[in-house]
Amino acid sequence: MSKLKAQPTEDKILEAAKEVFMKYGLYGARMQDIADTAGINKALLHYYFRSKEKLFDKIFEGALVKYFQQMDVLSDSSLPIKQRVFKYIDNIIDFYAEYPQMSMFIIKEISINPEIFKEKVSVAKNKKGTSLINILEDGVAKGEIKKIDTSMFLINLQSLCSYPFLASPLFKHVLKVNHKDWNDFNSNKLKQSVKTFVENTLSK
Amino acid sequence: MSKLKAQPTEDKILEAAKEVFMKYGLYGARMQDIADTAGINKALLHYYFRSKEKLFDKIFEGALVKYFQQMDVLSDSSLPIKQRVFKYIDNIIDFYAEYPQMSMFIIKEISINPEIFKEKVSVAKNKKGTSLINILEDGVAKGEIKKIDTSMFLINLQSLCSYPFLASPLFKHVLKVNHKDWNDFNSNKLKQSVKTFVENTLSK
DNA sequence: ATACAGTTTAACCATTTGGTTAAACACAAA
DNA sequence: TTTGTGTTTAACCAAATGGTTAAACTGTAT
Repeated sequence: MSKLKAQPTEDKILEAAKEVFMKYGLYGARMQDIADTAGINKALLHYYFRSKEKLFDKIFEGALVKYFQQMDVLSDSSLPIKQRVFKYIDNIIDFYAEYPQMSMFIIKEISINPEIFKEKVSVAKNKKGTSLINILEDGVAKGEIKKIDTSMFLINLQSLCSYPFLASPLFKHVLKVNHKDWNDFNSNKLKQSVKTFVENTLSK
Repeated sequence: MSKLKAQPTEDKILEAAKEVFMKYGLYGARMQDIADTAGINKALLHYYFRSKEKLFDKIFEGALVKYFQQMDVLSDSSLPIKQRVFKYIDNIIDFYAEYPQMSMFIIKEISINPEIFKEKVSVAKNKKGTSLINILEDGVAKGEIKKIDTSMFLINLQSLCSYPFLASPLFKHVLKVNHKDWNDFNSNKLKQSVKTFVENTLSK
């Protein structure tokens, strides 16, 4: 039986900061809003993390790490290429289902301040150094998959997996207004359709 | 020969406001930043548009209108379904190439304040009332295209067309770091790959 | 020239915001 | 009980921010 401990202040802050920063970005977020969300005094934010920027850095770094972690599954060289891509799709869609705002948060902040990406990426990037592009070009060279534009394939794949989650506030309205209930949307259906795309694109 | 007139203040403001609001959102944007970008005195912002909110509304409404305008091409009932979708793809990708941040801007603001969507959508939505979903279900019913999940198809299509532009700050780095030059990216290649997807998905 | 309306500006104001501080609190060791 | 250390709080501060104002400027009609 696990001891039921109250959540440490530091964790409450990180959780709240993640929520608020993801929603409003670095400039738009308000320290008081973070404090309120965490249910603590504002001064505690500065007690645990010196400044707004420092706190933001913690959140952003964590987001980048989690983001790049999703690619680790690609390194499993025991599987054929297509299977690895399928696994990657399952992985990344589950990830986005849990953190739907992550992708937009990272993109927004990078577009506002491109420098921080270079700073943080060395910390965050997956250590194994196996990128989807590498894997695919390997597969093409070995004749395991169709000859494709690997960059465009990566863009298409990322698009299909990311956008449905980050645009869900929009789809929710557009689809509800028009027809079906957006709540019907489930990750498995998305996984299936993305895999069909991959199948069509990679198979010889 | 057209008279070369200096750009009216009001237009300079709208242009600058669009740029700043798109980048930082309603809360993150600073009036002084907008004034500086427009190269005018801050008080002029309030002279032409009463408040920050009012100015933001103008920008957001304009964005929504342009966004929904892209769908008008779908109404051209003289063409077969697939051709209309192809035209729509050309349309919307050209649109995103010109306004890469539009999609994210709308999504972000809607997710922060879902109410404004309902308020504005009636003004902005395309008058002809022809949605992609309608067209597709029509096509399925007539047997003109394969029997598909129309909602999922719409999501996939939007994903393929939108995400490459809104994630370009990320791709720029990831792809450059890894391999090819992101500057090689051009809309025509994207259009082609999206059309291939549509072909594979819709053709019987 | 003069009067007038629309436009632009610098100086200003009230509120909000990130950040600080000193005192209060909690709690374990002596 | 006392001492000491880490945590939390209310009150506060300086700077930034959205917004106002009254005066100055610009051009045009009289």
